Formats: sequence, C-alpha cells, structure tokens
Amino acid sequence: MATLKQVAAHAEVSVQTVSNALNAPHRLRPDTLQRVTRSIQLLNYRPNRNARSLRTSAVELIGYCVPSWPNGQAHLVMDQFLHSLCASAESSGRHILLFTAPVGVEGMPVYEDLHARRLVDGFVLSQTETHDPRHGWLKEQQVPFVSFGRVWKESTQPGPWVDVDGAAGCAAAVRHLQETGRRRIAFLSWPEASGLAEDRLTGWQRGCQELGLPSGRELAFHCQEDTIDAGARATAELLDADPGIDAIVAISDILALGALRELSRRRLTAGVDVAVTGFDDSPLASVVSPALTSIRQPMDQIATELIDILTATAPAGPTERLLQPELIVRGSSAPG
Amino acid sequence: MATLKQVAAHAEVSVQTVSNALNAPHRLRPDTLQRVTRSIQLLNYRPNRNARSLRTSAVELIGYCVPSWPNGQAHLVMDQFLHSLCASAESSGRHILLFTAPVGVEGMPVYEDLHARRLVDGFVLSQTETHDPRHGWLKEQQVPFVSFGRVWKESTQPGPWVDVDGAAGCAAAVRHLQETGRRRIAFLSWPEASGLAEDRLTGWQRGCQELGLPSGRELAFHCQEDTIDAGARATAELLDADPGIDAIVAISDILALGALRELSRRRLTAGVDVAVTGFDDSPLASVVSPALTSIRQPMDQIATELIDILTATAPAGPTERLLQPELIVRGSSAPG
DNA sequence: CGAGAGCGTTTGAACGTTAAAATGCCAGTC
DNA sequence: GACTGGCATTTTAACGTTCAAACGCTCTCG
Repeated sequence: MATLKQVAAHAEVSVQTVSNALNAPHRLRPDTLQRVTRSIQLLNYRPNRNARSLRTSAVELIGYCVPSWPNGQAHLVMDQFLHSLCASAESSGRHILLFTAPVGVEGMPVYEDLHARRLVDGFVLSQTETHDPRHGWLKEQQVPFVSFGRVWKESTQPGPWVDVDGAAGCAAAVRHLQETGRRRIAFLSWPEASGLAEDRLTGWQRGCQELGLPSGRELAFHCQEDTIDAGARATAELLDADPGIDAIVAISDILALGALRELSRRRLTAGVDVAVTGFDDSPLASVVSPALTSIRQPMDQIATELIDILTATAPAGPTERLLQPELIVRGSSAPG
Repeated sequence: MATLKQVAAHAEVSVQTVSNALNAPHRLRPDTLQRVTRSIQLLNYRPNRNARSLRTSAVELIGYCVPSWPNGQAHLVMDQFLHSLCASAESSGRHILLFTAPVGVEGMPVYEDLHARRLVDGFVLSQTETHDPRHGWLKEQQVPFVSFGRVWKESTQPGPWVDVDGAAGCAAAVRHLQETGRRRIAFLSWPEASGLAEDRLTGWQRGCQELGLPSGRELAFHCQEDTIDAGARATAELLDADPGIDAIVAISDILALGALRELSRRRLTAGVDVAVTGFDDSPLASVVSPALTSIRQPMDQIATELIDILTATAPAGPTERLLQPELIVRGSSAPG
C-alpha cells in the first residue's frame, strides 16, 4: 500500500506535487508530470479515500434505503434500478451505500445519523409516499437529496425529484391498442388512494377520451392487492359485466399476468381476442407466453438524472424532471 | 457539526477522554463519564467516520457487486437478500457498499481498486460461478471476503463460504410429496452444466431412491432457459411421455409457474391431479393460484452467517457453512 | 516512609491527504 | 541591472480521530 509520501520520494518531488499530478495535472511541467505518473504506476499507488475525504469533507457516497415492502412483495424492477443507479454513481466517481430504515418519521434518525457521521454526502429517496416526511426534513437540515417519485397531491414538493410520466405511458398504451383495432379498453388499477394509480388512471382516461373511446367508471377496476389472483378475478368481473371489452391496460405486470390467466381459462387468446398490457416491463413480461406488452420506465435515464441532480455543484438545469416511459410491444397486444 | 475538541472543551476534559468515553467507557471514572456523555448529547456530537477510519484503517464498509444477469433476468429474491444483508451488516455497525463489475477475470481490477483505495474492508460475493476467479485472487491478495455459494466441482474452495443445501431442500420436497400420496415425481431442471442444478437434482434423486420411488433419467427434464414457457413445454413433454406422473419438483419458481400453466391448460388441477413445487419462495409463489409450494432459502440466516464470518476478528468457528432451506407448503401440493 | 503498582487522565504524534501560502526561478521590461 | 510577473514547486498547516506513552495521583506493602 503505497502512500503519497512514498511516491513523492520515488519521483523525487514533494508530496503536494504528486497530489497535484492527480488532481490538477495542468499545474505540473510536462516532464515532471510524466515522471510522477511513472512512479505512481510503478508503485501501484491508489489514493486513500479516507484521508482524502477527511480533508475535503466529501465522501463520494450516496445513501439509498433498501426498500422493504410491507406485504413481503418484491419490487420486480429493483434489480434494474439498483444496477442503473450504481452505474450512474460510478461514472461520476461515486458509490451507493445501502441502509435500512423504518418508513415514515421513525426512519429520520437513521438518515440524520448517516449524514452527521459523514457516511454519505446525500441521499436518493425512492418509495416516495404521499406526504412523505423525509423530503421536508432533509431540506430543512440542508442534507442534499433527490427523490425518485413525486410526492403526490402536493402543489409543491420540497426538493428536487425525477419521475416517470405514468399517465403518458398509459395513454401511449391506449393509443397503441386503438391503432391495432381495439375499441373497448378496460383499465386494471390499484386502490384509488394511491397517487401512482391516480396518475396512470388519468392517462388511460385521457387517452380514451382523445380517441373517442369509452372511459367510464365501469371500465376501470380497482384491485385491492397487486396479485395475479386479484388481476384474474378483476378480469373475470370486467368480462362478465361487459363481454365487448377487447383490451385491458393493467397498472402492473402482475395484474396483467392475472388478466392473461383469466383469458386463457376462458379459452380466449391474449393478443387476438383480448389485448393486454402491463406496466414496468419486469423480467416476467418477456417470460410468459404470449409475452406481455408493457410500459418500461427508462431506468438508466432515471438513474443518470438522479445522480446528475444530486451531484450538481452549481444548481444548473431544472431539478424537477418528468421522464417519458416507453411502450414495449409484445405478443399480448399484437400477435404475429 | 460538533467535533471531539468541542465536546472536550464543553466537558472540560481532554480530547482523548471524550474518545475513550465512546470507545472504552470502562476507563473513565463514572462521574467523568457522565459529564462527558452529557456534553456529547448536548452538542449532538457524532464521530466523524472518515477521521476514525483514517486512524484505524477500517472503514466498516462491505462491498457487494450488484449482479447483472446476462439475459436481463432478475433475481427474484435479491430484494430479500439485500435487505437481510444490510440488516446484518448494520447490526455489527457496518454498511453495504454497492458496485458494478464485469463478471469473470475482467472484474478483478474493480475489486482490487475498491480495496486498495480503502473504500471497503472486504467483500461478500454472490453469483458464484464454476471456477470463479474471484475467490483465488482475493485470497491471494489477502483481501477479506466470504462467498454466498460454493464454487462447484472443486474439492476445496479458496476462502470461506455460506451456502444452502439445495439437495436437502429437494429431498424434503420429495418426502413431502410422498407423504401426501405422490408416487411418480418428475424433476424440472436447468441445463446439466450448472452446479446448482446438479446439487438439487441429486437431492431429488436420493430423495426418491430412499423412498423407493422411481428416479430415472426419463423423469428429469433439463430446460434450456429459466422461463415460464420452458417450464410449460417441459411439463407437456413429461406428461405426454408418462401420464402417470403425479408430482413435479421444479428447480425454480419460474419453471414451476410454467408447470402450473400447462396443468391448467390441460384442465388438470394443480395440487389435486398433479402436485407442483418450486424453489426460492419468490414473491411470485404466494401470488399465483393455487399458491406455489416452494423451498425457501433462509435469507436472514445466510446474511448473518456471511457477515459473521467476514467480520470475525479471530478465526472462530467453521468458515464453511451449509444451511438448511425450509419447505413452504401451499396449495399447489396440498389442496385444502 | 519510600518504592512500586494501579488507575484515570493528558500529551504528543500519527493516519494520508489537500488548501493556501510561501518560495525560488526565469523571462521580459524599462 | 533592478523590478515585475508568472509559473512550477515546496512548505506549512490543517481535517478529526485514535494509539502509545507519559503523567500525576492514591493506595499498598515491606
């Protein structure tokens, strides 16, 4: 484990010169720079991050609270999100530090502690809830953070955020279904209380209205839980009540899977008799048959924006960014 | 942001005494301790981790490479694993640092760099591959690490590991199926090359043999990919070839889901006509209908053991631990 | 009653780095 | 030839903590 001192001795310069070679190479005369660089390589020197952080008081670590879902349910795309987040962080020389914390106010001491002890520079928040207490608190404490997900039903949300336009995604699904000949499009949703659900429902509604398709309350079903079973039961009820339904936009891949199952039980062919779309383009979507058309959140872009905002030195650019999802068309909505 | 110095001034003791109050309270006279503690609380002092780490050269961070699955497939239980790992790390005052790295030898520089720059004390490896190069390399470099998963087909594996006894899990599934009246139990597997597959296959085989049930090659099907479709096709082939099959042990929940789908297509009732079991007890298992009997890996215990081994100061206890999974019985194997 | 041990506390130094100020050198200017 | 300005490099001092040694006090015991 070489130190600056040893490299300096080897290159016959002062310690500071070696430091400059790494952090401000333009300050060195080309020949000196080359000599120092050679010594660095020869000794396989790596700067000690702790010493650096102590001096600069920046740890280059970003805290992320690993979500724990109350119902034991997994975030099917968390893998992808974490991977993108890590990659983005790394491309700016930072890393992600994971931690656990209780949801709501009880979790705040954990955030405070991590920041006060200088384990992280800031936080990326996800699983944003209505009236999430974290945003206000962090802003007040002047702890840097950025939120993945808007706090819903608030006119203004404290602090910067990045989110995906779920409404636009659902509207795009509706448009795609209309273009492929569908005329009676149902919507499979979560409980109405959820802000996420409201956003996506609105997209379906507006999409239908703009195309002159029906979008009445009887075409929207609110499932109480996000399970395949619930999706299947909802689909059954919808089809029983209105056999004319020829497409179903589901608010999640899981509910869409339920729809697929119910269709298959009824000897209906998904994608032919009734088209189905999901949301999130989880790994499941491409693994079922027919493969599921789904709305993909641009994970890489989300991650890049999050890190961008969090690590911006000067407050450049907007700090509220709504990204567009992408409709991935597969067999469940367009056979062939 | 209070520092030791300020606390010391406030409590009218030396800096070292405050440090001792935190790290070796037994050295202080009770009244001094109390006075210092009061000052610490009053000033809301938190030790600066960087300074501490610089001095002690221990960062209390554990590196974990966030897996990227080549086929874009998600690890359905990664959530749970990460959550358990974080919780275990935290209960020993540590945290998890995430990073990305290419698989195989090309990833080694990343590990080296993280360790050399003192970003982490050691590593938890997962996604262990046959002849995984990381283990040997890390051992040689004397970088602390522990592996989740054995390196297969090696008589001795460099370094400590924790793993789950997949064979025992599958044997337990077979036993359960036999007890509930099943006599012809098929096995749905991955490609034979996989060590994981071999382990679990062996469990099924031995389980059947011990109970006097058939376990010939014709009852084991090796799917080329881990998809619902592949599982369904395999189930179709198995049932076509041998209509007497009354139970299927699948090596993954995904394949089991395929089996369920094929059964339903054939108007057979899972759990009544043919019993089905999966592996991993992923969130999907409880979300399908009938709910899927599955073999759960003890995530909390795995995480605890991993952290235990990695952070043990003295080499206490065995550093190769094989944990027992648990069979979670649900409707797909025991209706009612 | 003086030497030695034990305890609680302080002092001095170091961990490896970087910011800021100081230094020395050289070329250009009047 | 002294004077200025600019550049490359070095010196000094810190960042906040802990280790190791030293200190001074009290107690024990021969």
